[in-house]
Amino acid sequence: MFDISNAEAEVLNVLWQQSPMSASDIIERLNEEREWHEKTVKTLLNRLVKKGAVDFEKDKRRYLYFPVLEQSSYQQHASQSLVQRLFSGRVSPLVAGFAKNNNLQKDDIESLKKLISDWEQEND
Amino acid sequence: MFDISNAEAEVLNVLWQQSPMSASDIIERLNEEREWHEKTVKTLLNRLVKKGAVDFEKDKRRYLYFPVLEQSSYQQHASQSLVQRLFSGRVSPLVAGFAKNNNLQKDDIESLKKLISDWEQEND
DNA sequence: AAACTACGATTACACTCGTAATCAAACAAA
DNA sequence: TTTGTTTGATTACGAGTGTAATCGTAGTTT
Repeated sequence: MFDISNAEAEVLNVLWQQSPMSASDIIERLNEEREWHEKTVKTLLNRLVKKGAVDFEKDKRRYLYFPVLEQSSYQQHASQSLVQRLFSGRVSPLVAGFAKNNNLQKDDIESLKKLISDWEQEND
Repeated sequence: MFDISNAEAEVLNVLWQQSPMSASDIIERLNEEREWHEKTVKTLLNRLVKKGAVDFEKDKRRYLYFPVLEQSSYQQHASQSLVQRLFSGRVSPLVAGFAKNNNLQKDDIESLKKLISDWEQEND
């Protein structure tokens, strides 16, 4: 698959929340959080299009951008490969790290419990 | 913190398993798995030293390298930041992705169950 | 119509990364 | 002692990244 850089991923994040969007809207949205020059965002959009992760349709002079790469695919791919590199593919040590550092919330726990019972329903 | 590239992380992985090690031993060990030119590994070691992630002591002509950055810190930092970027900091959606893709093993489930009960012991 | 503006396209540029090759110095061998 | 070899240091070099500036052109304003 194509590689998405961190900066590019932030742009994609906006498009995953809402699309299609014009460049200027994307820029405005991004700058609620960060501080990016208009030109910078345009470059990132261009690169994403070139990589095939984003496409657009013309609305006369403007382009309306939308994601081609699905968020879930990206999440899946990225987390898979991180867990592979860091923990030889096992996800539980990652969760253990979060637990140790007190980065688990009550509803994380609830979700995990549900995941587990679903899994056991299916696989046991 | 300093950024560790993927290639650099592979070298660190070797040192985390065993240290200190001479460059040539590291190279040999790495080449059980991958195919890296000697010069390449030397470069990576140099960069790691420059970044402060690795240090060495001299054994006459050779250097004996050892990690300064701890594996757990690195794991913690990297997984934290990935989960932040991809899932707004929540770890359970990541695990959900693994579950959906059938990337959970029975002992992952066991570990998770234990984590959860420990967490509940402490936090409830 | 001339000047200005808003957009996307193209170009820029320093820095990191992967992947080495070359350099210099210290030993080892002949 | 001259020659090779081993080892770290320095240099190389194209691709990717973060961060823009400039160019060309289609609209907009005066």
